[in-house]
Amino acid sequence: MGNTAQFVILGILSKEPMTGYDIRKRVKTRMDSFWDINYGQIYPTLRMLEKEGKVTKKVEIMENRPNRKVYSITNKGTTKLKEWLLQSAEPESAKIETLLKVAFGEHLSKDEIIKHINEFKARNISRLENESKIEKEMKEQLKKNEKYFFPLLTVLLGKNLHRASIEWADNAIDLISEPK
Amino acid sequence: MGNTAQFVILGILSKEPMTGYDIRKRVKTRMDSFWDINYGQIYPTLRMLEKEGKVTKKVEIMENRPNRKVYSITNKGTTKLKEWLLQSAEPESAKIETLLKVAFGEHLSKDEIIKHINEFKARNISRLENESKIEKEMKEQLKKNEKYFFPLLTVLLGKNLHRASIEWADNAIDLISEPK
DNA sequence: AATGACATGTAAGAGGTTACATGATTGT
DNA sequence: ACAATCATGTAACCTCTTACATGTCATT
Repeated sequence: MGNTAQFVILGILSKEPMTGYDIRKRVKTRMDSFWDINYGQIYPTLRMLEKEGKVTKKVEIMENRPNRKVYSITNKGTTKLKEWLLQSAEPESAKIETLLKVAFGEHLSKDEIIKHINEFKARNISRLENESKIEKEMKEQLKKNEKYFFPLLTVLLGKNLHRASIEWADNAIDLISEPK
Repeated sequence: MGNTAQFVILGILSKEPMTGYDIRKRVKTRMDSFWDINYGQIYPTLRMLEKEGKVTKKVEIMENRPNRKVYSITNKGTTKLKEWLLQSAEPESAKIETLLKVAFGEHLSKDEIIKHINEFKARNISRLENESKIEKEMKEQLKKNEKYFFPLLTVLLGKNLHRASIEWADNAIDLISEPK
């Protein structure tokens, strides 16, 4: 089933009403390691969802900037969201360009390959640090409010994956550097 | 820089001449955990690469089935491939629908969430098994031929990632099952 | 008798990215 | 003084997937 973007939006709105701008931020801070969505998808999808009666909007008049449009999920939207949540998930997919460059590494020097792997490692370290920060915040809030339980679970997989990537990077650099 | 598909194809052809059908198989068996490409991209891209002089084709006449078109990389193609290999890789991206469903887990029962996680785990186990098999084969061949070194490295990251996912799944199921 | 491997390809559509346009307010 | 944040949106483009079309041969 296609058009997953709409369900991401409905899922986020099911927690609290938000603007398109806020939805993007929420995905970036909480789902960065397993999903992406950008304004070019968000704004048209919100309009579509409104037309279909799955969300409603309230306009807050702003001066000197675009009016805020705060979207809320409707009962119909919640029903559709639940239907989707019950279906089996699509298999995971990833794009790791670094591995393409490593796979064709015979055309590069050792140093060039190691440079790619180090850049890969740096991205993973920065994502891991970020998620550790978010994990801490969520654990703090979890004491007061149960609703952080599931988002916290997803952060844990992100951390696992980034840790595994960093370990691989160190290992790979060792193997490449080894005199043979 | 877009159109990565062309560089995947050039990279694969830089090892040995192949048909479009073979290229797809090669990606599926060796790059499944970090890249995907399908016929709808492969055949048109091969034609484009030929027009641009980056690959050449030899037609083997077949009876009762489509002629085999075996593509080889040219010097120009190799030059373009190397140019691309020297550029920094794009950041990694992933789509993990299971985590979306977990993130919105408050709309599901414990059992429904655990079902999603178990399906996720099963996929990861099957991929891990597959990669372990390929790893063994490659290690065997590596004794005779160095060219397996880089492909082997990429399989190792795949294994790390799948192992990390399986560990997360077990852990997550424990956390969800826990009486609280 | 049915499935899977071999082998090509196209057309339509869905999904996703990028660049552009606008511009005040807040923080460093 | 500069960058980031807030806040919307569109149009063009590129990428990618899916369904269709064709048919043999080998294996189970």
